[in-house]
Amino acid sequence: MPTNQFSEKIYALLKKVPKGRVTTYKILAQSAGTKAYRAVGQSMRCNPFAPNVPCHRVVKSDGSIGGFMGKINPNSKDVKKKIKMLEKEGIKIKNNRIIDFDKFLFSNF
DNA sequence: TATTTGACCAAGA
DNA sequence: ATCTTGGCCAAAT
Repeated sequence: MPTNQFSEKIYALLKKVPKGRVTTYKILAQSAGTKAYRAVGQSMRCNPFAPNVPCHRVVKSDGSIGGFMGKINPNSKDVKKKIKMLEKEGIKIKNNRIIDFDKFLFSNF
């Protein structure tokens, strides 16, 4: 488990993201007052998983999906699962990219 | 204590 | 559009 202060902050913010919206590692870090985008991912890796923190709503800044459960390539079963979860919330994904990314992006922290 | 790594990012080529 | 490069900061080694 990563350091608590940092992770807890990230988790707290992430919990505010409504269903059907997504946010990015960058935004989470900035909202937490740091630039440690990468460290955000590390906190997710050790993830307290569902229902507490919806990690599947965290994607990369360019609208691509990113990783899930330590996997990075889109063909991984885990990442596909992440995609499916997002689609279930109403977000459309094509070729590992979110359609209308800016439309679904949640950044009002 | 020092280096390396990573669910990242932005800018270049 | 894809690939490389340098940078970022916390955690792991």
